[in-house]
Amino acid sequence: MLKISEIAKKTGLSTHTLRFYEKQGLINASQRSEAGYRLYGEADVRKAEFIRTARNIGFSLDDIAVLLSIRLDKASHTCQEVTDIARGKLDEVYEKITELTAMKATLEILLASCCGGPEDATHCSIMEALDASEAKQQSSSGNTATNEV
Amino acid sequence: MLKISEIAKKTGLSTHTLRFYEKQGLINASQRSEAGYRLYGEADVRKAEFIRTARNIGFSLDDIAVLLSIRLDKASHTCQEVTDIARGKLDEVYEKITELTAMKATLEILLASCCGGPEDATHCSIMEALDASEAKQQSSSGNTATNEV
DNA sequence: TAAAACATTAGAGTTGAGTCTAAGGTCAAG
DNA sequence: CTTGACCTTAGACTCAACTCTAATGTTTTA
Repeated sequence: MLKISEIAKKTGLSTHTLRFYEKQGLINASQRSEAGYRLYGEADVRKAEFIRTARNIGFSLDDIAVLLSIRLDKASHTCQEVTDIARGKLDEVYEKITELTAMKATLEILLASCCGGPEDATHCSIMEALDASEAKQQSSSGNTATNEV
Repeated sequence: MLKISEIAKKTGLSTHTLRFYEKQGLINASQRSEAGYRLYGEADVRKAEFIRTARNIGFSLDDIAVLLSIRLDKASHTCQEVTDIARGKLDEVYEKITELTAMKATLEILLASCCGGPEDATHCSIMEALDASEAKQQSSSGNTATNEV
């Protein structure tokens, strides 16, 4: 059985994070020592690694909680439940990429329009663009990021 | 002179947000009524619109504070100061897009590998991939998002 | 046996950008 | 002269995922 710092080293999750995940109901030490120390077995290590893998892919802790409950009893869950989670995440990712791509385009246009030199900013085209009002919708959740300059 | 709800309507910023921006030192009403009501003039409106435009592009409030200080006295600031801010933001955006693109690729591979049907998840290839450990680095700040499945 | 290195807990703090609340003051309309 | 729509403030709350602290107990090592 591993102590918390041992499983931490093995899985790359910090001891803080492991205790935090326990509070969130994701993972428990399967035993405690007489003194109350958490003791983790092989199955716990695999579970922690599952969590880390899912987290690294980008799943939220809420998603991971659902994935773990499926993992616990695969026979009574379907592939569709699993793909629903993945597809939900993928949709989020698409949306964020769209937003960021709009920001990127805007910033590149702004940067291309300005000399960027030691000249004073009196006629800086970036400042002018920002002052031109006409601010397009963007950021704050789920709109088609159409932001021109 | 406009009351706060009037400039709010005009600029698309909420009254809460305007007061919050005031606390952050971004914008002040240029006058107060006898009763202490904020009163905004034309210059305030233009400043609020500048802020909204910059925010919509994706600049942080800290960036905006700097941009506003440049705007206040363009003659004693350079184009380079302005492009430094834009380039900094653009770098952030690039980094986030890279991360998200890695997530996207991983999720697409996972989704392609799984039937997604009503079959039970006993042999679900997504669950298998998550259980395969081998978790690649990703997310948490600034690493080359190489995440395979 | 004493110090260093671990472990425990509850709970507070961090980040960024708001969002909301409570408790009150002001103003225009009917 | 009251109702409702506005305005004020300080300060708490939200989200996500940690991260850290303090105060204390345990184990290991020199």
